[in-house]
Amino acid sequence: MPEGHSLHRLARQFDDVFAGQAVQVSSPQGRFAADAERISGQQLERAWAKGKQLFCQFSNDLYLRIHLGLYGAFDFGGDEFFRGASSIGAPRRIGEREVAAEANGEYLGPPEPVGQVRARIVSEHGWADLRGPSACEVLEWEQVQVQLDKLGPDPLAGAAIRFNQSKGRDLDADPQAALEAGYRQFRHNLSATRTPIGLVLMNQALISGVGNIYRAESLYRCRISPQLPANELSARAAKKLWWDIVQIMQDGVRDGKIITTWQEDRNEPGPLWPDNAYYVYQRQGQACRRCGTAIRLEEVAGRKLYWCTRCQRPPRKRPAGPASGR
DNA sequence: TCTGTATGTCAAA
DNA sequence: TTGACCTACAGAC
Repeated sequence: MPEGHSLHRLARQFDDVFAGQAVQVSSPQGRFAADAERISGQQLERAWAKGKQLFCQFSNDLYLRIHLGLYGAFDFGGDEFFRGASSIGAPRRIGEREVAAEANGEYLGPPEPVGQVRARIVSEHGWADLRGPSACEVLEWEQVQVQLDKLGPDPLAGAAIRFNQSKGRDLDADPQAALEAGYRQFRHNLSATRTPIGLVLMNQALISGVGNIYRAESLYRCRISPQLPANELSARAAKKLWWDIVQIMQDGVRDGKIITTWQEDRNEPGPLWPDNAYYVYQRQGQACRRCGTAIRLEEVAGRKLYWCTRCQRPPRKRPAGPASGR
């Protein structure tokens, strides 16, 4: 179950292994068959992500839009050329988890589809299988724009652009400028609503790519109560929050997993991930790494919200009533 | 073999 | 606010 970092990795992987190649697109399961025909045989021009969505442009000016939802995942395989092209470490799977490619063996083309393969993309050198997406469809550019416009600023905008520039593609944007613009938009979105910040971070129209883990962890790291109305965040807190999210999500793109703890707080036995990766996510009842208070869990709007009631105490209410006035 | 759970989102009530 | 949906896997029987 991917948050934005997985989709940006996926976009990189697609750009690495398929961009500039003619691809055969099919739907072994059948549910994507009609759309697959519209792009099959075309060249995949480029791939990019915004928030939790992946877009691929094809040479006939049609676009593939994919949202992995809760369960979606890609499997990859291919020959040496294909694996060597990957800049993210030749994963077999991107989605909820990634598995290193098996070392040797001659590439004999894609395997018989196993299970419910919604979409299969095959190039000369390799293949990708998609299972369980909540969205997989072919769109015209105008429809792509509608989808993009629904999404708030993406804390990974800069990372994606930086990557593309490193490949020498002529994307015009300056990554730092994209992130600065994203920050201004985020701050503006916060100031426009009294909705608790914990809910705002899950609203893809206000900030895109953040999911349940990054929500919980970023609020903890910034010591912000999830219940605090968004428009009551100080300018300083909003700034800190945005740039912290940028930081931990860029780390996620680099590492392929979410690790939000600072070195000095990794105090549990066991491996860094997952045992020492989080401050609050799935740590309900356990002691806060910093203050020892039991981590709290509550279901809010159908999602599990984790936080430390001590480290993330809401700010002291200003004294109310006429007597307290200026 | 069965059940519960998961990093998500939408539509219906 | 609830249920539906898409799929795979861990853990309980």
